[in-house]
Amino acid sequence: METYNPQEIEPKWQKYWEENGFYKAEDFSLPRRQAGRKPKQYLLLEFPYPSGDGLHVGHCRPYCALDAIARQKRMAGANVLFPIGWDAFGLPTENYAIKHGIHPSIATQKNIANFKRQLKNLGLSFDWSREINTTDPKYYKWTQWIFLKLLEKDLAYQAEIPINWCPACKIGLANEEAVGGACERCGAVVERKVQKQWMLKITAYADRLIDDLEGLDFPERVKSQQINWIGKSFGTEIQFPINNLSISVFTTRADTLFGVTAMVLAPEHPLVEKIVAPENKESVKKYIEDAKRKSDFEREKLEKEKTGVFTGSFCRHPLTDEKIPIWIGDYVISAYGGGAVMMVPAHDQRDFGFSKKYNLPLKIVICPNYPEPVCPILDKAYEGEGHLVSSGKFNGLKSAEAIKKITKELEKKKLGKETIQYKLRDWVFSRQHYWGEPIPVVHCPKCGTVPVSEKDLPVELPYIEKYQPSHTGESPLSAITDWVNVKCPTCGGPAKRETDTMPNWAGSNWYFMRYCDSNNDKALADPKKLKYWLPVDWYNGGMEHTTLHLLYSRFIYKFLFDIKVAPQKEPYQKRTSHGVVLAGDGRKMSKSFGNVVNPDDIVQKYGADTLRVYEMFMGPFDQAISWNEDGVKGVARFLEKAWKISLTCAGNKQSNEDILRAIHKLNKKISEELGQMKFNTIIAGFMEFVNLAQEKPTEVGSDAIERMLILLSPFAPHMAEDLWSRLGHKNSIFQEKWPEYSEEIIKKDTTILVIQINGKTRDTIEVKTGISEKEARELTLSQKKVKTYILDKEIKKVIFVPGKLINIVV
RNA sequence: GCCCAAGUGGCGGAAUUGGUAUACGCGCCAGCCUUAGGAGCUGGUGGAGCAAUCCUUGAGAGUUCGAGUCUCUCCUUGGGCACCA
Repeated sequence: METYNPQEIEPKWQKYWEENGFYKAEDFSLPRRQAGRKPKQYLLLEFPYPSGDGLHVGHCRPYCALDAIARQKRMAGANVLFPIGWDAFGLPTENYAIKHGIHPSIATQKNIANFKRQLKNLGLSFDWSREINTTDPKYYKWTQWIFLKLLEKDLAYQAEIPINWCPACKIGLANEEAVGGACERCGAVVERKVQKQWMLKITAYADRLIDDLEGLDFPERVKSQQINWIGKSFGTEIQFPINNLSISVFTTRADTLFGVTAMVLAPEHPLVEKIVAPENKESVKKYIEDAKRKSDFEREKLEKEKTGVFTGSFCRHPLTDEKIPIWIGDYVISAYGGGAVMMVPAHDQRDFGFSKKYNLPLKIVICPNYPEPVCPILDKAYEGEGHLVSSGKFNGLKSAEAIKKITKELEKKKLGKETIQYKLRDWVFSRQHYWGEPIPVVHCPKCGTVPVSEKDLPVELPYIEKYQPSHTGESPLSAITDWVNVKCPTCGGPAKRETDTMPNWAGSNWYFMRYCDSNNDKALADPKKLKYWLPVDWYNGGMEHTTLHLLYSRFIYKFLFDIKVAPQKEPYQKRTSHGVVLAGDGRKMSKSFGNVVNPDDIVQKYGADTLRVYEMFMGPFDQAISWNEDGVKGVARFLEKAWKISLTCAGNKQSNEDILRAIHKLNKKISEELGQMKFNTIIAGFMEFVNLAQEKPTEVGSDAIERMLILLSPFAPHMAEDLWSRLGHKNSIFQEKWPEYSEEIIKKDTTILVIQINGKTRDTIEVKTGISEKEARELTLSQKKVKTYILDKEIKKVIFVPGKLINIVV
């Protein structure tokens, strides 16, 4: 018997599949209503970032999983689109290029070639004819086009906002490069530097991004994380007058309005300058300067100790006209709720701490045990709801009702209104780096900011030698004068190009649309093709993208829907998430820990099929799990056994009843569980079948073996294909139809009946399937073992679950 | 603090959704084979006990004829958000 030699058979079949174009998705399948038209199925995985490190076995898990699903769906008759491409702009490549002295464009090519080789070694069934690359000008032309459309609809704008600035390296850092408030390169403390940035108005879509989640097949945790991130809260906006001005605050607890003892403004609040009393100017100035110097990190660290400074000024309570002191505190976020807070120390823990520190008064207005007039002595704020006290004509009302009535009263006085606040911020969409899509805009001294005209797209990223970040905070592109200096598209006068580039999320916003028509040079994609393929039926990706890429691309898709480019309002019908593969030591796989497992090594040692099956078997797909090479060996043993048993039994005629039943049960299991991504139990099912077949090989016929191979082919495609041909088949196993199972065969004419006494299992008996309760009862009571348990006790009740168990209560 | 998951053998994990807890794999033990094995094969393997039997799904209560699964309280771990007013 030929031994199982994956190193020999795998390249052979990979070549065969590719040459025969088995994975090509057909646009439109057949015309509508024509017989044989296949249903479309768009399966998508997050396209990889081709880093210099190459793929590790963690990347492979979702690839193997979706590949198995793609293969199965094709066999079940679907027209499957399973594409792949490269998300190649961005910092990691830029840093890699700087470190190794290789131009980013060269590094990208090199890395892509390496990734491609690695992926092809796994025998994944991607449609390579649709491959895309976000750094290809033919691709990013349309990324820039989308930007122009956003600009046209006022959803892109410029604003002065703080960025992370490393004073030592003199460069702006992305948030992920400044984790913990320290520069990733040199460790210096990161400062905030205000700079003009391009922003996208994602907040305009906040409600739709929440509401349209309904009806999508996303995991609950994904939905709730997005909803949380958007952070919608209903409340009241209240004006506190000060002379002819007013301070606007947002609160969700208007019922505590009579408990306000102070007003606290964020240090950046625009009114600060106007209202500080002369005698407090010095102390306020010092406080604000200190606050500015504090990094976000320090601000977080000081979470417990809130600080502030009195401005010396007072505003008026909107309903009582009382004088209310105005403070400044850096715990107030300037970007949320108007950058001002009404302080209610009795009913908010933060305010409680603040007023205790500065000896401010405290006024109880919510009583949890009304009508008991006595409220407990406070050692902390009471944040719950209750009945109002000391609140004038609102006394005795419950919180919820009081919020309504107080808001109404404020509305009457034009000092407040119902409002909604979001935590979601607009999206900072520019980077001062080289390796990204140029923002297609020109700055003209006469005409202002002018968009590049569509016919001049793409604005190509110039090939430059010095792509290191500049020390001025500007993009390195700003030094390329012959690229920067252009004629204004409007007036023809001298103007300058925008030198900022887009973040690496830009290309991934819409890449799944490009797969529908990846070579189109007239449009982002042919609308008919978009309509045929979209939405994506199934999108698998990492949880870490839930509030980034997944949210961003939903926003962009909705925008494209609004301008009639995208055919629906949501891009992804179903979302699943894979768990991370950790290294054997339980830590994240990382070059710096030296614990990365390279799939090349596993493929070389055990074969791609072993790697694929192990990836599926190692544990529940959506959970994090550690790599364990002993487990890989176990899978290798299993495939070896499956190989042997297939060749041993291939010449046998018909399987006996037990074997036939077992293979149909396995067939059923896979058909049911594949869609639920229960890969680990599916592989366990194969192992059980092979173990059973090994016990009685003479009873296993070629019918069962062939069925097993077809079932196995999505998971171990090379081995299944090879054995299929060894069994004498001239066609590819992937041209076979996905087999139907028969409930008739699965059903047995006897079943095991569990006997319980008082709910405890005491015995099992084999009985005819469909036995009546009366028969079962008689049979049970005649069992010797049962008799010893019952003895002379009285039988109170008998519970009979047909086909399962009988329970005798004594 | 808030939100979301999850706690089952020595380990990764199964359990048809309320019906034989520990499938499958790893590891371990014994035996066989081998010059040898970090190879292969066979058998065993939750705990206690000589045994019959008893105990066992983070802890405790509850519902039920019957609970890993449902309800409540608590504990622990992981993930996300976090001074969001």
